[in-house]
Amino acid sequence: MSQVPWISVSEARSAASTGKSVELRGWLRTRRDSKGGFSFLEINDGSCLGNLQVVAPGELSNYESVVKNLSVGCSLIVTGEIKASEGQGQATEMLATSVQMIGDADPQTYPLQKKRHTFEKLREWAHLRPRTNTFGAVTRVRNRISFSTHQFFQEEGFLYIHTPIITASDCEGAGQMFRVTTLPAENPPRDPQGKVDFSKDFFGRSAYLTVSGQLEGEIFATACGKIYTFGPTFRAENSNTSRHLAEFWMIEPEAAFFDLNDNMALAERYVKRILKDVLNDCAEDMQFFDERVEPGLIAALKVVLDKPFERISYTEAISILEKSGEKFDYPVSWGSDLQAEHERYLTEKHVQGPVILYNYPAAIKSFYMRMNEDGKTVAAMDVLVPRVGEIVGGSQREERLDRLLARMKELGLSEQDYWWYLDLRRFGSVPHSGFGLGLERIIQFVTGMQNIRDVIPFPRYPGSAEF
RNA sequence: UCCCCUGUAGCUCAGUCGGUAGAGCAGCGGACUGUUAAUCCGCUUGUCCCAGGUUCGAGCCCUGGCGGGGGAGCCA
Repeated sequence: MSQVPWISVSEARSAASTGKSVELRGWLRTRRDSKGGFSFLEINDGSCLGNLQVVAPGELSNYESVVKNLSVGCSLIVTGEIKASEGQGQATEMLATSVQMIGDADPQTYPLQKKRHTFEKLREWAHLRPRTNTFGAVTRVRNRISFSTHQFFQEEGFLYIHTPIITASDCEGAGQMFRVTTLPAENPPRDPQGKVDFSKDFFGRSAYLTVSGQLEGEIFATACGKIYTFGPTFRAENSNTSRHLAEFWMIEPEAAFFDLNDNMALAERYVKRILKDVLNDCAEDMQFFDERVEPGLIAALKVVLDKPFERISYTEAISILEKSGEKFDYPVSWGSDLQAEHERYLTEKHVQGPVILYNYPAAIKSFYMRMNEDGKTVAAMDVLVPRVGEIVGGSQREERLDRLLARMKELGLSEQDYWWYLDLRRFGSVPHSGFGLGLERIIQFVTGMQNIRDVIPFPRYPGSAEF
């Protein structure tokens, strides 16, 4: 059909495209009619934040019939020559020789207007919000972080492992789980006690959506050395906050022969790699977030990039909080978990940047974390960042069979349920460590977006699974 | 799940002491020799979240429900 190459808006905006005759395909963001009898059309195709300004001359055969009626949101194919722009604000523009409307968008009923919408309203239009500047930018940053994740771990020699989404283990201990069943909700089979008989279910037992790939990750780490997972994770908690989702994406590296220090260093390198790549490769999007979403964002991220992450043991953190002179709503005491206000003090006031807290009291952490020599704390670590809080949670795992069994007994966990997990300690056990990083949380941190529901394409949370 | 706030035009909101609703933006029409949140003039737009109740009369007061936001807990 067309004689000229189809290029992206991103490419067309580069000065290197000047003089080329090309075709662009995208959506109209705004139309301005000039006094001179021609129109400016701004086209976006998702390839970048900015639009390309297309000058549609009045001489076009369909100028009066089509061009003058183009409205926000319609799809277009335009051809013409890329020229240096006569106006301010853009390097290049297209002088169109043809403007073809592909699909219209009735301005009377198209929800998106040429004005700012609140994120709350946009959430109701999740099928249209990728067409806005903010969500386009979030989408590109999310993509860049995903790509960096694979690049980083691959370059570090980690194998990408696909751990199961459906798990039969009901005791992963990381929160409420969604049950997976094919039993009829009305009148399911029941055992003699009248309870639902899940032995008749699809898998012959209860099954759930995964809350973590860690335990399966350990299986591969104790065979292949260094592995990572990157997939969806599900929590059926009734949590309603700006940093929780029922379905989210998590990256979980697990490495044999890594101790807690290796683990903390890995987390720091990984987070910094993400920041570096996003700042370098999503500069225009990041500029947008810096101007419109979180002033000072870029400068703050650059500081994070340049400074080593502060490492503070739980015990030190308690003493810092006690000496802070701050008035906290919740008391600070050794042995109890840190409250959000405590974490906020540490990241936002005390170090003004990321903090790695480590060696937590065993009582407030999971059974699989390695007991320290003091017999009171475990080799756990959390990475906390300003604004968002915890983005990484991890630990060195308990590799000593007797210690692990003792701990499980203490917590009333059944050996049988974990037979294969315990086998890893029976046969060729090694010290090993890993962590989970919440993809959406690091996107929040990097973009400055306040609500986690606005950094995932289709958020799932209690009472909400539209789209 | 708990605490606080909130729900009025397509969007953002105002609405006094209880007397049947208004502004900006958007849209539509017009004007204007390159605009870029274009500008200027004119016009249109309502299940006042839902269900009860009080009252001569409810957008406003009361009760219940639903939705949204902020904070807390759970965590990534």
